Amino acid sequence: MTTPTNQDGERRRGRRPGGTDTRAALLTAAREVFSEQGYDNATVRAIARRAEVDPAMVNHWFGGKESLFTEAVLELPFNPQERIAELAKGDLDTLGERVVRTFLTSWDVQDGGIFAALIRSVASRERVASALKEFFQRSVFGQLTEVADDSAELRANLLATQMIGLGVVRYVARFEPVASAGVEVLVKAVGPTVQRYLTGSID
Amino acid sequence: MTTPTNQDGERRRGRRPGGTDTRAALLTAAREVFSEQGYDNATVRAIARRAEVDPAMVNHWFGGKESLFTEAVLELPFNPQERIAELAKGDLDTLGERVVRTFLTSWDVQDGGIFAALIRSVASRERVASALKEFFQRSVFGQLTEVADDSAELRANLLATQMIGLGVVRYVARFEPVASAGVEVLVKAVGPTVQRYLTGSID
DNA sequence: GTCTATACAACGATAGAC
DNA sequence: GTCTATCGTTGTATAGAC
Repeated sequence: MTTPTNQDGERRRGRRPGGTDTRAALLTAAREVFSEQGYDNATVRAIARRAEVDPAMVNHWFGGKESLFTEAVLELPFNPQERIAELAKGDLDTLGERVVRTFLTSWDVQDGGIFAALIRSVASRERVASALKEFFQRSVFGQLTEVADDSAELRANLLATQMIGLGVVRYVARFEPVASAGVEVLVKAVGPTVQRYLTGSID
Repeated sequence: MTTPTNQDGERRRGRRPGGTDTRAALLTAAREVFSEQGYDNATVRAIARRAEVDPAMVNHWFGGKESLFTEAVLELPFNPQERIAELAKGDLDTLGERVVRTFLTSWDVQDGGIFAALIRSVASRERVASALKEFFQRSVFGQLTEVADDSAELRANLLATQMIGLGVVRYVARFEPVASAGVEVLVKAVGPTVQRYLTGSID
C-alpha cells in the first residue's frame, strides 16, 4: 500500500485525523436515506456520500448494506442475518422446526415488545415502513428459500404469512394460550407448516 | 334501577311514542360501552341501560350481542357470523380450504383496506383494540374449533396465526406474489395448514 | 283490526364466594 | 360441593302506530 500525500486537490488516503466518527456519521446518514428511499432504492454510495465518507467504510464498519440497515434502523438485540446463517447450516428435514424455534427465542425477549413495535411501524404509514417491508421480504424471508428452484418467492411469502401471524398473535394481540405457550409446544404445532412451505408441495 | 318509569312506578309496555329510535340509541350506547369495557366485559344489560331501553331490544333489533358488535363497531361489509355458519355446514374434510377461500373473498374487497384498518386498530393502543381482539378470539376464530374436544383454544389460536398472517402479508405489507395471487393458488397453498390446525395432529 | 315495538319474567349457563 | 349473582337469550302479553 502506497501512502502518498498530494496536497493539490486529491483526497488524502489513509487514516483520517482523530476526532471524526465515521461510524456514527454512517448510522445517521443511513437512517435518513433508508427512510427517504426505502431499502431497495437506497444505495450504499448515496449513504456514504451523505456521511461524506468512502463507500468502502460501510463494509469496514458494518459488513454490508443489510447489517447497516439492521443496526441503524431496526436496532434489534440480535442479528437476523447471523441467525439465518445458523439455520442454513443444519439439516433440511428439520428446518421448519428450527425456524420456528429461532424465531420465538429471538423475539421472546422484552416480552415481545420489539416485535410489536415493528408491526406498529409496518401497519402505520411511517416513512420507514416500506424500508422495513423490503428488508424483511428480501433479506429475511427470502434468504431461506433461495435454494428452492421454483416458486421461491411464493414459498418465502408463505413463510412470512405464518411467522408474522405467529408473532402478531403472540406479541401484539396476545391471544391465549399462544401468548404464554412454551416454545417447544409451538415448535411442534407450527414447525410442520413451515417445513411444508419451505420444502414440501404447495400446489 | 335506571329504567324510566311512569308515575305509578311501572314501565309502560308496548310500542313507544313516535320519534324514538331504539335502534340508533343502542348503536351509540354499544360503541361507548364496548370501547370502555372491551367485548367480554361489556354486557348487553349495561348497553341497554345506557340506551335506556330493555335488554331484549338487543335481540330484537340485532339478533344478539355478537351481531350488535359487528354492526356497531366493526362496520364490515359482510357478517362474520353468517360466513362462519356457512363454513360449519360443509364437509369437515375440506374445511381448511373453505376457510381460506371464504377469508380471502371476504376481505379482498376495497383492495384489502378494511383488513388493514382493522390491523392498525389492533396494533395501536386504541380503546377499541381490546374489544376487537376479544371479539375475534372468542367469536370468530373460536367458533370454528368449538367442535374439537381437546385443545380447542390452541387450535383456534393457531388458526388465527395463519389467517392473520395471511391477511397482513396480502393486505398490509403487500408482499409479492401473495399480494396479487389468485384466490385458488392461496387456497391450495394455505388450505392444508388450516385443515391440520383444525382437525389434524398438532403435538 | 293488524302489525310490531316494547316490557317483563324466566330459563339455562357460568363464574365466584364460601 | 353449594349457593348466589349475573350473564345472554327467549317467550309472551300488551300498548300504541298504522
